[in-house]
Amino acid sequence: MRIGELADQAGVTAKTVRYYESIGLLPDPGRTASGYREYDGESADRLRFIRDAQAAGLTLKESRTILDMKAAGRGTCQHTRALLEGHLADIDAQIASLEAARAELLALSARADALDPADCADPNRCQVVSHD
Amino acid sequence: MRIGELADQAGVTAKTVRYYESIGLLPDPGRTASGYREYDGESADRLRFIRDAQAAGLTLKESRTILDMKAAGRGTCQHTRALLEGHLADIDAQIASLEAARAELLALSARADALDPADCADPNRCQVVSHD
DNA sequence: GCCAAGGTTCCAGCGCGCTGGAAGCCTGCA
DNA sequence: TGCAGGCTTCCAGCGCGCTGGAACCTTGGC
Repeated sequence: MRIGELADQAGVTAKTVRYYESIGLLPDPGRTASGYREYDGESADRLRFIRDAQAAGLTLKESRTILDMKAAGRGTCQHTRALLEGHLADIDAQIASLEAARAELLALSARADALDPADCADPNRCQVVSHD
Repeated sequence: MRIGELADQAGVTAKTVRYYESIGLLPDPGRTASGYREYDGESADRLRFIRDAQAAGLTLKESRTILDMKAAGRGTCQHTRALLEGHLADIDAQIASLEAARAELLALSARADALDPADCADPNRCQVVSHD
């Protein structure tokens, strides 16, 4: 598949794919005779993993480290284990933060519900919000 | 309390606090006669909220919008509600991503466990990882 | 053959969230 | 009184993750 299709599948732009390649996050794909990049399903998997990892708060560099490890097929050594465990801990902490933030937003939302909807009639009320 | 103490409490640097003030995220605090910033508990709460929100993936700008709304004490209007709900949806999506990433990391970790620890003897094995 | 759509390289710039450093003032303690 | 350590302002720069644009080439359908 070509770059656009790959990008669409992963929900990124072709620019982003080229950028990932430029920083070594995606391997050089094969090229067609005319110079177009040619991708396979593995690239798509890799790209998907990167997006997941990114959503989890890992940097691209960290994703790369993990992917390299995965590719090597072995990573029992102390520091690679520590890396994984560190990320797991980070992720757990992040989930906790997210849940705290979620609760705060919910509370805010509940408070909004409790107020008199008639307040909305006054246009000045809304101007407090998001006018930057 | 002075800026350093506030910063310590929230786990940020004094630089960051001044930066937040500079972008309007924290209000101008009072000053001592000599020009030092003087903070109260409310500032600490606000700062804590910002860190939580940030951990939840909100930008500083978004945090500010929410804080402004909170300060106004009312925000029943359509678009402010939508904002909150949008963020809740974002947060839920993020939690889902985090959990997916968590599972991937766990799987990787389990795979590492299953391998022969003797492999660690070979220093070349580890060089695959994190040498950028 | 023509032309839009989509590919190529290269280079610059941007938004976010800080961070560092210079130069100088204030506080508190030995 | 001296001095470390914390405060002040201001300005520049940085790392991350793209993004835009110029200039050009390839593909595929009419």
